[in-house]
Amino acid sequence: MMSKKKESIGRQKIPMVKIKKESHRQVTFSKRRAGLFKKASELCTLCGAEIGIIVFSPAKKPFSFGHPSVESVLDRYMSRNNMSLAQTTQQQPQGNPAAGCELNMQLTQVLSEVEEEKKKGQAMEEIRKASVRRSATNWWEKPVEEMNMFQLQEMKNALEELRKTVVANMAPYTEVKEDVYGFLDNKVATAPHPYMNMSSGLSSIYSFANGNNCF
Amino acid sequence: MMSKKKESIGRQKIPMVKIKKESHRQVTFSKRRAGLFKKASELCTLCGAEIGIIVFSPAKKPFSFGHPSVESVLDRYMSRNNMSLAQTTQQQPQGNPAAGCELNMQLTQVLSEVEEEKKKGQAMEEIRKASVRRSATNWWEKPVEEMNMFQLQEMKNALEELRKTVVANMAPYTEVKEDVYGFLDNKVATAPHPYMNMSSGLSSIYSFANGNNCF
DNA sequence: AACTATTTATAAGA
DNA sequence: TTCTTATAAATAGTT
Repeated sequence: MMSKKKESIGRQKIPMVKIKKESHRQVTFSKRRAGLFKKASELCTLCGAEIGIIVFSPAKKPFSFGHPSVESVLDRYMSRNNMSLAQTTQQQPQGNPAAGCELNMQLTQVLSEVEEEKKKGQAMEEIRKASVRRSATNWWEKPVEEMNMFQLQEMKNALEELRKTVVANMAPYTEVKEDVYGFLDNKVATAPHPYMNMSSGLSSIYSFANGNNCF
Repeated sequence: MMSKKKESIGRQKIPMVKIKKESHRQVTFSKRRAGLFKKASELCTLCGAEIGIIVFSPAKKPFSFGHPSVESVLDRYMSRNNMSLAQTTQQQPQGNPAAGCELNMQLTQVLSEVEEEKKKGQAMEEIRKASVRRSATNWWEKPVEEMNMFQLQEMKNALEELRKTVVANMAPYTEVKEDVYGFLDNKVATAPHPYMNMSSGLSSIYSFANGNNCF
């Protein structure tokens, strides 16, 4: 009879959280890093893009991909952003040293808080999943959830406003135009100062930046 | 008889060469760039990796991804390689123009996170709705909820303060001007020094570097 | 921006 | 680590 039994269960969906098992994580890291670099090379080839990627493994080992080279890409990037490492990570030269530092500290704190919030959210989700199969629909919790959402919305609004304030204050420095979504369709590369820009949607603590505009 | 006609020929294999049609190339660039960043974020999440990616579109527009931030990754990378920005780029004038950019980047991140949280909240809402006919007293969930609220409130307060600080601190920089961002624009990087080495197995022009031999 | 049909990436298992 | 296999995910071509 049939002896051709299933030889593999095949790829399984995995939750998007840090893989706990060390060995497993290592394997996944290797595979996915290779996949990432391959995707990058394809993007370079297909579209003529220039890409630089730096990856630090959980063990802090560096890996990189670059076309034409990591250096050329980083160099161009930093030139355009008028950045210097000393500025972003060390102390700033002069002017208003305390200001940036203070802002950073506060932002850092807020970020960590949000981070915590996120973890809680995940925890809740786990709990919920676990409870789904044994009981209830906590209808009475709904209001709580909604308030949660409401708070989040408020927080977002507050941030949006804060952002505008920053934009307004920085405006004098630049003639940047907002082009959040249509980056490729209209204006072009001559953008004097390509700074950061909004990009919601993806994972939290990851910073995304696209085309022109910092503000 | 069903007249279920084929609505799509589906994905087709494409030759790995530069796409000629401009519009087509732009679309592909957008899609694949998004895919690349997503893959990167997943690698960060699953394996706890730190990644920095810089992409220049065919139109030379810069896009970036970073976790925890592009700067931190670049900084670490360059430190390891005995590189300094001063070496590859000019130094910045003075004042702290980048502070605003940095700030904005972080705000962007926070905004993304809030967005993310909202989605999660909505997702949980869906789950709850889906399991309507049960009932239970997850008293143990409540504390979580409450802590959530507390955290959120605190966060909001922190944001309020942050806003004030931002407004107050940004003002002094009002005198910084465009050239701060603009003058370096055209001095693009024809890689002065060939740093890269190692290029394992893959395509020629792409430079890869892995752990041990990245200097 | 959405929608499928396919190709590609990859989680498990060997 | 590398190979295999089945399934998840990305995406080319269309609307």
